[in-house]
Amino acid sequence: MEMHQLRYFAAVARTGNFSRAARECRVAQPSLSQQILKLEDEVGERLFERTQRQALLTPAGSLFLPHALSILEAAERGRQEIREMGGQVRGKILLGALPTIAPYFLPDIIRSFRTKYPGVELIIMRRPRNNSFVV
Amino acid sequence: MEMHQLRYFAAVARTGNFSRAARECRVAQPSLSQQILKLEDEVGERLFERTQRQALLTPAGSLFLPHALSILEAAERGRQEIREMGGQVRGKILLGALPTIAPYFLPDIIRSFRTKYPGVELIIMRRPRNNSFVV
DNA sequence: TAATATTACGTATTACGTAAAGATT
DNA sequence: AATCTTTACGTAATACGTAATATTA
Repeated sequence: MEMHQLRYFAAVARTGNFSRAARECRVAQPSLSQQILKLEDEVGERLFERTQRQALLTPAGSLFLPHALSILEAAERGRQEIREMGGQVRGKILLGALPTIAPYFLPDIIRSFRTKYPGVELIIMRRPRNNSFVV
Repeated sequence: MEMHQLRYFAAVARTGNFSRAARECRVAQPSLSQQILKLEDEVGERLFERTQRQALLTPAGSLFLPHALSILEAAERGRQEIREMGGQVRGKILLGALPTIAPYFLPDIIRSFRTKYPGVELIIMRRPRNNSFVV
């Protein structure tokens, strides 16, 4: 049971159609079909009733769907929470740097750091224990 | 974010040690390490603080852990429910078969079917609309 | 030195896409 | 004929294990 298999499964359940699901998942339709078959093989039951018109959830499929959705949701929320946490890191960092070479590599580093941790106050020092200034 | 990465992540979180986690997951330790690094790369944050003694969850890791666990649990429960459902399919099936050839291929089919669906009553007919008997 | 995690790299697995074949309306 | 799914098969991506390289107690 792999993540992408669950994505494909959910898409087929939602659209009721392998081809449409494949388009939504941006994958070739036979590839999606293979992965659905593989998932069905692993759980030991057919998940869809394939008719010409549409792919309908079997009883096993209906039973499995909420679990698949909760997995996909948990994954998304996990990602989201960590992403949001980026902005919640707070504090101060005192950073010593040699004025002669700092301009060559510090700007890029500082820019990416401040994007990732806007809550952190960066303090760059020309030399230790003296003349600090906030960037 | 792949299923096995979440398994590895949960194992490291539980054992506090990459090597022990790798043994539990029956995978080489460098392979597990790679997958953890890959997961960290995807979510954009370190999930563990690596010290010599142990691997401790970072704030991001602590935030992510419950989601990972809920994913693994949902996967297990999905599998389990489908497995249990096998015994819940009920009904009757009327099956026509030619007595001359049925003995050669029916027994295996019937045996596996009854194992999978013990709640289904199989009725085999010697010839249509007459002399049915329950196997 | 011992115990740990990471990097390097070759191998084996596997998900993919294209093409062809079935199946059904 | 048209629409949809599965099968076949070669290719590309990737997870794996072994070995080597840090890193720190």
